[in-house]
Amino acid sequence: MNYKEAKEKFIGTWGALGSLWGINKAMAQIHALLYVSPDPLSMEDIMEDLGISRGNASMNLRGLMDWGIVYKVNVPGERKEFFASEKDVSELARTIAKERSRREIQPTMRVLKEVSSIEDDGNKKTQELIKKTKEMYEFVETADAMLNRIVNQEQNWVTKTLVKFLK
Amino acid sequence: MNYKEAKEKFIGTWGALGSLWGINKAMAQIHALLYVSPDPLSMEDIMEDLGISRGNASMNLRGLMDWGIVYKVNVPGERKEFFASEKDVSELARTIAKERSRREIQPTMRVLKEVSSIEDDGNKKTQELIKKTKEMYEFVETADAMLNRIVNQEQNWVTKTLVKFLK
DNA sequence: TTAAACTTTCAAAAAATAATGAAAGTTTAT
DNA sequence: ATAAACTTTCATTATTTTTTGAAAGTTTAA
Repeated sequence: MNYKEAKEKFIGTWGALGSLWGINKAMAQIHALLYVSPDPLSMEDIMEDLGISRGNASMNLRGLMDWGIVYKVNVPGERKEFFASEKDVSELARTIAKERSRREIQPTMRVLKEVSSIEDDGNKKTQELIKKTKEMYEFVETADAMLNRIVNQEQNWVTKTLVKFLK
Repeated sequence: MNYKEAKEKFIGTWGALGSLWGINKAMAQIHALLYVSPDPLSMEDIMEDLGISRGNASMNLRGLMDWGIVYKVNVPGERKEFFASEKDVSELARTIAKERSRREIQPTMRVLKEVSSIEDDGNKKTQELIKKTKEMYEFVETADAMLNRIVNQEQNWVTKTLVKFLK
C-alpha cells in the first residue's frame, strides 16, 4: 500500500465513522485530511483532494470550526485562507467529548429530569415511567461526569491509574 | 405534564438521540417505549402506540434484538409474540458499548493499524500520515479498553473509585 | 473607488435512508 | 391437511440529508 492508497483508506474510514461522533461524511473526511496533512490546506486544496464542491467545503469547514477542532491559519503572502486541524489526539477527544456533552447529553438530561418529575398518579404505568427515567437520569449523570473527568484535566491521577489496570 | 405527555416527550427525545448510539429514530423509539412499559408489548401495541407500519416495526424489533437489548417474551395463552427491553440501565450500557466496539471501533482500529504500517518512503507527507495514524491507533486502543473495562465486570474496583472522585 | 480574489449563502437537485404495505412465509390449532 | 393467526421480506414510495453551483457578499490591493 503506497501513500496515496493509505491516505485514501484513512480518509474513507474516518468518513464512514463520522456517525460515531455525529457528523456527516464530508465533514469527517475534511477533518481526516487536515489531520494527516503536515501543512495547512486552502479550501481549493480540500475541494480538489476530496472532490467536493466549494459550497460543501465552505459549510463543513465552518462546522468543524464550530466544533472547535479546525481553525484558520494565516499563511504569510497568501491571500486565501488556510485551514489546519487540532493535531493532538487527546485534545481532539477532549473537545469532542465536551461538545457532545453540551449538545446532546445535557439536553437529554433536562428531559429526563422533567419526565421523571411528573406527579405520581398511582397508576402502574406512571410509576414505571418515573422509575425508569429516574434511573436513566442517574446513570447518564454519572457516565457524563466520568467521561468529562477522564477526558479533562484530572488525566493524571485517574487515567494513569486506569491505564495501569488495562496494560 | 401528565403521563401521556411525559411518555411522548421521553420517547421523542430518545428517538432524536438515536444517532448518539448509531440507530435510527424508529428503532430508538421502540426501545424507549419498551423501556418504560411495565409489561411486554405485542407488535400490534407498538405499531399503534408509535404510529408506524407493521413492516417497520418488524424490522426494527429485529434490529434491537440483534443489538441484544430487546427480546421476545412468551405470554402464556397468547399466540402472538411479545417484546420487552432490557430494563437494567447498566446492563443496557454494557451491551451497547460492547456492540459498538465490535461493530465500529475494532474495524477502525484495523484500518489504523494497516495505514500506520505502510513503508516510510522518506516523504514528509508519508511520515506525517504514519505518525498521526499511529497516535490515533494508540489513543483509540486505550480509550476502547477503558470503556470496556468501565462498562464490564471490573465495575467494582474501578467504578467505585471513580465514582468516589466524582461525587 | 474599483475590480479582482476569495468566501458564504441558499434554493434546487441528487443521493441516501427510512417507511410502507401487500405478498410470501411460518406457525399453530383443529 | 387446512386454514386462521401471525411475522417477515422486499420492491416501491416518501422523507430526510447532503451536495451543488451560481449569485450575493466580503476583503484586499492598487
